Order: sequence, then C-alpha cells, then structure tokens
Amino acid sequence: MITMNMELSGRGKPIAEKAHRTLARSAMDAAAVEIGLNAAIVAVRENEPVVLIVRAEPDQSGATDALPFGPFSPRDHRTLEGGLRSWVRDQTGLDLGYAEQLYTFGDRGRHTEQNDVAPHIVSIGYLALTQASSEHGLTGGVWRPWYQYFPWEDWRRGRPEIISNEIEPRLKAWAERPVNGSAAQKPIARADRVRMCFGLDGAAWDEEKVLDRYELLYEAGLVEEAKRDGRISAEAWTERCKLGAPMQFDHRRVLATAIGRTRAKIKYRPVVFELMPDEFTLYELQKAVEAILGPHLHKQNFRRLVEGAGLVETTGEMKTRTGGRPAKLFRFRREVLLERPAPGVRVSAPPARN
Amino acid sequence: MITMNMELSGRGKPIAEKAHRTLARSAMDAAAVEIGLNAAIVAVRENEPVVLIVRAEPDQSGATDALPFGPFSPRDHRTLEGGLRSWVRDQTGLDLGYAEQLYTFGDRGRHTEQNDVAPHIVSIGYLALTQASSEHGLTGGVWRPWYQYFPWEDWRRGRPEIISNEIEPRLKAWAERPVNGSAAQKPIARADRVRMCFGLDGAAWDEEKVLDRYELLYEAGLVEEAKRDGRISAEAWTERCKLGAPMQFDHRRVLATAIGRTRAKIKYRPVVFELMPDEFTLYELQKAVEAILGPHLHKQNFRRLVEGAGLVETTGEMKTRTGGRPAKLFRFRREVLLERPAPGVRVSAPPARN
DNA sequence: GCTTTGATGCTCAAAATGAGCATTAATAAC
DNA sequence: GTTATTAATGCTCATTTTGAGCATCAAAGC
Repeated sequence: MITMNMELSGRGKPIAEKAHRTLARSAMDAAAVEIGLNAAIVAVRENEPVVLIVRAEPDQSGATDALPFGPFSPRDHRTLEGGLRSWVRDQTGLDLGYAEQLYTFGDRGRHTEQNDVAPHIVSIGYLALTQASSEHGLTGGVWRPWYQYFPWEDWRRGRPEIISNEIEPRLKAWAERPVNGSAAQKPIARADRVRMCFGLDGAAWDEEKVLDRYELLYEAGLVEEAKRDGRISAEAWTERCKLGAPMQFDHRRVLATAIGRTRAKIKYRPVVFELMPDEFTLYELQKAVEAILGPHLHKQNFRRLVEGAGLVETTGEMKTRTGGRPAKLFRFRREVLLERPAPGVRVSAPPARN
Repeated sequence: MITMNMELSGRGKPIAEKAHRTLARSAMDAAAVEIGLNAAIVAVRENEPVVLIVRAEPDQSGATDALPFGPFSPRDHRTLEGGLRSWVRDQTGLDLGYAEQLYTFGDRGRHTEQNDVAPHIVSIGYLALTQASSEHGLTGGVWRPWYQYFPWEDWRRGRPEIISNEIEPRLKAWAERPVNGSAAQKPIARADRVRMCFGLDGAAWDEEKVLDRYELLYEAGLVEEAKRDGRISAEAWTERCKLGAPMQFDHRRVLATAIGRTRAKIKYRPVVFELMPDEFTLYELQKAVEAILGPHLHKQNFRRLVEGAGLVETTGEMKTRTGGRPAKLFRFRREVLLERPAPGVRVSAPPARN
C-alpha cells in the first residue's frame, strides 16, 4: 500500500481528486498523528485570574504543571468539544460551561518528543471560563494564578519590573545578534518585533499580544521550554534567568493564547459574567476586568458604560461590608443577548489610578 | 496492548499521568484520525470577493466544488501552515502570502464518510488573502464569487430577497416544529436563534455571523450538505429550495468561517490591503471593503477615516479614467504597523447609499 | 461650452469619551 | 456619640469621534 506521504510528496502537480481519495482511504495508512485536546480553564478568585492545573510526572526539564488534557478519540466522542469536556470531567471533576476553541498547534518538536518513533501530536487548545465557586466536585487539579506563568503580563501594579530588568536587555541583545542565514530575511526585523511586542521605546503595550510575546521569548531562547525543545544549548541556558514557570508540552503556549483571547473577547462579548458569581457589585465586576486586562479603569465611567449598555440589572439587594457605603448588587442581564448583536465591556485606555 | 479508547473511557478518575503516557506512546495505537488541511483563498476581482475552488469528482450529492485541501503529514512538514502552503502550491500553483488559521472541525458525520471503516477526519481550515492579480502561475482551480455559496450574505444591493422569500418562512416553520426530545432543552430557543442570526423581527443583521447562519440552515436541513450527511431524509428534502451552491466535505462550513473572519478582521487589522493591488484609489478601497462587508459606507467619512489613521499615503500619481475627476492613487503605508498596535478599517453602521 | 460623474475639501450637530467634583452612607477610630 | 475614612453613586464638562451633508473641482462625453 502506498503511504500517503509518498503519494503526495511528488511534485507532479497532483489534482484535487488525488487528495480526495487519499483523504477518504482507510485508516491503515494514517500518518502517525494523534490529536491532543487541552483546556485552559480560567476563573477569577479574589481578584486573581487563575487557571486549572493538573500535576504530572516531571518532564525532562523538570516541569510538572500541565493543563487538563488528553487524546481525542473519535470513536468515543462525536465532537472535539465533547471529547474535551469528557476529559476535563475525568481529570478534574469539573463540568465545563462556556468553552471555545482557541487554536490548533502542530509544530514538530514543540511537544517534548522529538524522535521519529513517537507519534506526532497536534494539539487543539480550548478556553473555558467558569466561576471559581464551582469548586463543588473538584477532584483533581489546582487553581494557579495565571500570571505565575506570565509575570510580564501582570500590569495591575504598574509596569512589571521584570520587563526592564530582565526581558528588555536580553531581547535587545538577541535582536542585535546576527541572524544565521541570510542577513535581512525576516519579514519584520527582530528589533521591531521586540519593540512592538513589549511596548519598548515609546511603542504602546498591547495587552492582547500575549502569544506574540511568549513566542518571541521562546524564539529568543529565554523560556525553559526552548531549552527543553532543543532550541537553545544547555550552556547558553544556564546563564539565563527564569521567565515565568514552565509547563509541559506546549501548554504554556496554549495558555498564552487563552489569556490573549480572554483579554480580547472580554471587550466585545459579555464573557466576564462567566467568571462572576450570580450577584456582584459593579466594583467587583470592574476588579475582575482589571485583573484580566491589567490597567486600572475609571470607576465612574466603567459604571456608566456597563449600566448604559444594559449588561446588568440590580437585584434589589445591597452588599454592606464593602469598606464604605453599601453597594447595590447586580446580576447579568441575559436578555441583552437578544437585543444587541455583540455587547461587551469595552474599556477605555489605561488612565491614572482612580 | 490496551487501546487508547478502552483505557481512557473508564470513569475511574484517571489522572493526568495516564493521559500523559497515552499521548506519548508509540504511533501504533493512534486512533483512526487524519488531519485534513483546507484553505479558503480569498481575493477581490472587479469588486467581487472570490474564493479559489478546485473541482473534484462529484460526491454523493453531486457537489464538485471544494477548497484546495489535502492531508497533513508531519513527516513532510514541520508545521501545519507549511503543509498547507505546500498543498496549495501543488493543487493550484499559488504561493500563499497572508494566511491564518481559522478553526478545527472534528464533528463525526460532516465529512461525507459515515461508516466505521473510514478514518475520522479532523479538518483544519485556513484563511488566505491574496491579490487577484497574482494569477501568474494559477495552474489549478478557478476563482468563484463567494456569494455564490452564500447568497443571503450579499447585501450590496440591499437586503437579499432570498431571506424573505425562502429562508425566513422555512426557518420559522422549523422553529415552530416541536423538538424531539425534551421540550425546552435548547439553551436558546430556536426562534430566538433564527431571529438573531438573520436579523428578523427588528433584530439587527450582524454581518459577522456567517457561520452561525450557515450552521442554523444546516441544522434546519435547508442546505444540501444536511441531506448528504443524512441529517434530513431525502423525501423531506425534495420539497426544499436550493440555498446556495453546495460544496464537498465540510468545505462550505470552512468558507463560512472564512467570510465571517474576514469581515471581522478587516475592521481592526489592515488586512484589506492584502486584497488590493499595490496602488489604488480610495474609492476602489472602499468598494473592496463594501464588497466584503456588504453595506454601503459614507464616502467622505471613509476617506477621512483611512487617511486619518495613517493607513495610506499618496503615490503622487493620479488615476484618470475614473468616470469623473481624476483620483489620487494611494498605497498602503506599511510603517503604520510599527506605530499603532492594531489599525483597521473600522466602518460605521450601514447608512443609506451615498 | 455645457452636462454628467466622481473626487475632494469642509462644516456642523449628535453621541461617545475621558476626567473630575460633590454627596451619601457604612465602618473605624476617638 | 462624634468624627475621620472609605467607597458607592450621581452629575457636569470639555474633548473627541461619528454620522451626514453642502459645495467645489476636474475629467470625459455631447
């Protein structure tokens, strides 16, 4: 039997039918590809964005943290998301509510295994948002602050020092270093990428570029996964600092994607409410948004925006132990989904603290 | 050897390590999964958004149109996108420029094959944007207007009649029909979904919901792929109209995703320019945007927006055969990418024609 | 030369934003 | 109990950013 690869690698201008038949052929020929599903399950606990982590045996680099994950088996599950939910339930006892697909990663060599015998793993990342209170049946996994893996993303107390102290000098050094291969082959110069990603030299910080930043650090050999994957030699590594906690496989990459997507989506869809308890004060809502996005918002304007958009309605109750005047309690107005096409918590630019 | 499925389907609270080992095990156990890559390659020709189609043998329903596609073979390609580019080159002779991943579809039964012998195919959809002029080496495939597959998405000449004439009555009938199974099990009532998706009864039309609309029609059994996949009986089908041209496999779903993503992205990233020739007039640019988004924009405001955002610069040349006064020629200002984080062609609400 | 068809320049009112000021109502400190 | 402190809320105001038009300008066609 001709293997798929041999048949298709010929340059002889194969036409669609050929791919057609190949795709439809029996499973015996299947290339060594497995599909891994992983979920970044996000919640907010005490104003801290957290992600559900399962512990596994240390990999070669010693990392033990992983996202809930498992292979996709089409025999057991009709859909990818169904398989994911089942895996998550098994590993953590959690029943997922809101979930969306993030991205499918397939790069060779970014899944720890690099030999030819191991199957190639294509990993499909998902983002799930849940209330932290739903710890009812949490049987496996622990909540970890997501900024533990991405300290440079935590702007809640101003610009993280790790950027100026560690990241900026190392990345600039990397950008200066001559690229092996052609001189100016890169579509965008390294220095420009560094500048735009991390908002250096006057460029603006874009809180959504979480993945771009992680990938840049990986490429520059500044995160442990790069060493593990053999992107950088061991001796070159030892002199480096530790930039955030590493994770197994490509899970930190999935988490980076999840954070970026959450930050983007929170602005144009009412997804914050997936993270909030049923009743909350407007300031609690604001704090949750800030925990995710970073910068501090103008309290009065945030209130005007949220109430004005019809995203919430008061419950009639008050919360009294606020530290000051009692606050009205609100709940999410689900009807809003049937009114506007896409309401979200659009936020203004980061002003000074309020 | 225990098969992956058996090992994992037990409810005995498996922990992460188990999945771990399973994922890392040799390829022999691999579930019958193949990865199909497909690309919606989009261009704009004479103010008409077009997509590159390859013809294949008719499937059971007689559909011959497909997107360029092929299996992903990790042995030949280090990355998914690399595999895709290679496939596209083979099938069409085209070298892809801008490309982004759209979504990974894995539903059983939406890929024509439904028997148990056939491998399960997980298809990863990509969106590519290109200039139509790059037909240099087009060796396979033809450009087809994308609205041919989605006539209800074409609002350039006002609200498409097909919505009132065909879609609205049929979907409303479907929404009325009792759902087999529990009465009100759906998270959102069918009637509400219909209303929000197609902007009926006063709801606003959201041009980005292309996939939602297609999926709704599929679910309601109103597109041919639903019949082919056995979602609806043949006799129930014969009385129906033809809503857009069908495609093979799940390619129309991929294309729907592509259109939705293009429409969304054009608003916050300067991706229109991937579709434009190097030099163009502002009105040509506007026409391209309108061809994609549908509604007509206010010409003066569009100009103010695009120029004000620094997205373009004049070339100094003029285009004279415009039908009226000669128009300045512009080109995309690439530097803008190094200035703002995310400039796009934000457009206003659909006003009356200009 | 006159008309038609767009391309451009500018103006204006309405709506959305960004920042503050002022008041109110609990809790904490005397 | 009084008073200071801490938030929650209600409103105001100056800017910007939109949404819509009016007016002019410059080729091509009669």
